[in-house]
This record gives sequence, structure tokens and C-alpha cells, in this order.
Amino acid sequence: MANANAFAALADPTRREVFERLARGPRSVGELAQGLPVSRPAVSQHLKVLKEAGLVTDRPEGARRVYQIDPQGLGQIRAWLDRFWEAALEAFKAEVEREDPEGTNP
Amino acid sequence: MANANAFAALADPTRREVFERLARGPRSVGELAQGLPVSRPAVSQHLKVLKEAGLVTDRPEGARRVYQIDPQGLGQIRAWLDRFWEAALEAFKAEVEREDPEGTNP
DNA sequence: CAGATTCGTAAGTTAGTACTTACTGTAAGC
DNA sequence: GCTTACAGTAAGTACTAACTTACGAATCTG
Repeated sequence: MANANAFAALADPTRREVFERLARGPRSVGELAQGLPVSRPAVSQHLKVLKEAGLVTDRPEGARRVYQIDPQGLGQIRAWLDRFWEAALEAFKAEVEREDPEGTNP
Repeated sequence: MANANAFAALADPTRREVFERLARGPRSVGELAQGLPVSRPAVSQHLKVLKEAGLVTDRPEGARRVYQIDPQGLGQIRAWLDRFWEAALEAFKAEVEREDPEGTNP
């Protein structure tokens, strides 16, 4: 499954925080680490995971390395979720009707 | 963050498998465990995590306990992802134009 | 009522992971 | 060329979590 890594990547709070900061625009590793409660190497390791999950891309910019969000991994997760969305709504609707066949609880 | 547990819940492959089986319709714990490479108590523990994440609901049915998908947690994840979707696309588009300002690579 | 199903929980083990500090490599500035 | 800034990697540690077996509680069956 292609999205396996993407879910695992976003499961970690620190990684989600990094990802949310990148959503506000491309950042270098140092900029991302600044303000976070973890060390810069930790952020580097998190970025590696996000990159392998297809959630971010990076490019060298002099001595720095700039990361930004990659829509690819995000799109895979969205596609996976959408596969269940309709089924989930139907199952939920059926359950509601099973509990309340008369529709007395609008 | 409300969706924190939902991401962590779907990060585990076994839990995703359980979730996908539930997408095909409500099942009891025993039915879910059947065919999975883990024990029934393990499935019980996974269902507990999914339930706390708002991804499934359960109801007693005699001695058995039937689980089914709950759209709530799914919707929270979808909403979270959508917050970044537009930003991600824009950032990606800007990056492509930065790499290829003339549009020579269509 | 006794035995059989079905399921959740407790306890313990093991593997994975998120973090730290220390080190190495690479690009920029004097 | 030498120093400084930036970032990835290595090694080690501590914590979490996924799993197992064993057990207890609740319900159906004969």
C-alpha cells in the first residue's frame, strides 16, 4: 500500500507540527527547528520520514536545504479516505435507521 | 488536536486492515479476527484504539459485539487534510514555476 | 443450572521509534 | 586556504506499542 508511510508519518505530533509549518511556506531545516521543542537533528530525521512518505520535497539552496510540501502523499491519503467515505456514510445511515426505524428522533 | 488519535490509529497496518474489513459491513470481533494473522484479543485491542479515535462504533448483540465504521473520525481527518490541500497545490505550482520560469517543460 | 461462546482486560515480552549528543561533509565568507 | 554556518548521519538510550497467553465477565444453549 502506497499510503502506508504517509499515515505513519503524520501519526507523530512533532512531524505533524513540521508539516503544518511547511504548509505556511517553504522553510529550511534550521528555520523549522527554531521554536520546536526538539533538536535540529531530530527535525532532520522527521523530514527524512516525511520525504520518504512523499509528503515533502527538498532542494539545496546554497549551504541550506529548503523543504516544502509535496501534494503527492497528501493526495494518496485523500484518495484512500474517499474510498471509505461513501461506504461509511451509508453504513452509518443504515445503523441510525436500525436504531430508530420510525424516525422519531430527527 | 482532535484528529491526533485518528492518524495514529490508521498508522498501524493491522488496524487499517480491520478498518477496511469494516468498510465492507458491520462485523463481530470474531469475524474480524478470522483470517487475520493476529489473535482475537489483539483485534479487540485494535478496535479499542479505533473506537477512541472515533473511527468505529460498537453495539452489543447478544453475547457478541458488532463493530462498524463511524464517519466522524474519518471526516475529521478529511477536514484536516483539506486545510492543507490548497496550500500544498499552490506551493507546488510556485515551485514548478521557479524551476521552469519559461514553461519550456509543459 | 451447567457447559459453551463471545469478548474484554491484565500481565509480560519484544520490537520499533523518537530523542539526545557527537561527528562528518559541504557550501559560503573573509 | 581557513573558519564559520548549515545539515545529514552514527551511536546510544528510553519510552511506547503491538503482540502473546491467561483469566474473568456476560450471554446463549441444551
